[in-house]
Amino acid sequence: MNIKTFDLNLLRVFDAIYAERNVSRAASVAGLSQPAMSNALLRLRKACSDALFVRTTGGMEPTALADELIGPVRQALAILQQSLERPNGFEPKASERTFKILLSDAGEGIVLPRLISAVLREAPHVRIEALRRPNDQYQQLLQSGEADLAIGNLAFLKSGFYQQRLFGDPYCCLARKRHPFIGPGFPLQAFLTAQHVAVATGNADDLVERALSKMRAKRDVILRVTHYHVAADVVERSNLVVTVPRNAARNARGVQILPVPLSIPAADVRQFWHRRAHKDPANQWLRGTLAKLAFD
DNA sequence: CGTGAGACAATACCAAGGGA
DNA sequence: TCCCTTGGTATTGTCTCACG
Repeated sequence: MNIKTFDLNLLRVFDAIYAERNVSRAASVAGLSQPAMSNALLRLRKACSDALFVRTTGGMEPTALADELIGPVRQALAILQQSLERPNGFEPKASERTFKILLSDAGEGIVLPRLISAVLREAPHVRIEALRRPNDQYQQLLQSGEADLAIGNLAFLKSGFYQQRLFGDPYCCLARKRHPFIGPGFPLQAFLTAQHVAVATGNADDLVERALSKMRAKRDVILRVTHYHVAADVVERSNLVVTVPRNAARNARGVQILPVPLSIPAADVRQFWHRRAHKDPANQWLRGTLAKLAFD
């Protein structure tokens, strides 16, 4: 038998005849005329190279091959039926789904603690997996369904994506507590004199560079790292300065949290999802749960 | 035991729909 | 437009069973 050319409707025909032991009744069950059913049986017989059912005084009795096939056929039909009749709703209490969320390290720190406590309350069997990937992979991961959501200040996600603002996150500067020339005032001159750490995955440094170029000013970046918490550690042990979202500095110890002496807008932290997930009830539930969280 | 009626599967033929 | 597939109606073939 060639599965590529096999008419899967014939599985329903097979199941109906097996159950009814009668072609006419099977036809009525399957919503066909008796001759159409008989013709379908003929095609099944050709496909299987077996009579499948033989006429006896007790009705159409299955052959050994038919007895062998009925189990797998019914299993396959049941799986199909279950899949097609999948309820439209998402049941948080019963779901064992794993949600994959793209987050920055700053995002993990602020979002995950709040999200997981809400999830544990409403959906005790749901799992959350935080994914850390380069920005240029976000689009593909959301598109393919490998990630359910992305959270952050992700202006590069545009066509094909929906978004919803979760909270605003103003930027701040970090410098170590016993810094030789940086204290509570932190004027622009001190910012320009200091040596800086830049964080590749965030937007803070782009905004800083743009603000500086408008003023025709420059700063000295001597280190580039990939994560905010690494930058905070570096700052604590050196005289370097870093610009980070306020929430990324929440757990920083041994550093001064200073206002940025430049005019840069606060980070707009949003959740992004691909249009393929827009109507997925599970994804809708997750988005709704995130939207209800208080981030202030 | 032969015969006719009824039930049921199979076949003949036609129409509709979809793909090349 | 043609060809193929599928399902419809009409019909035939086969089997069983009751009855004389």
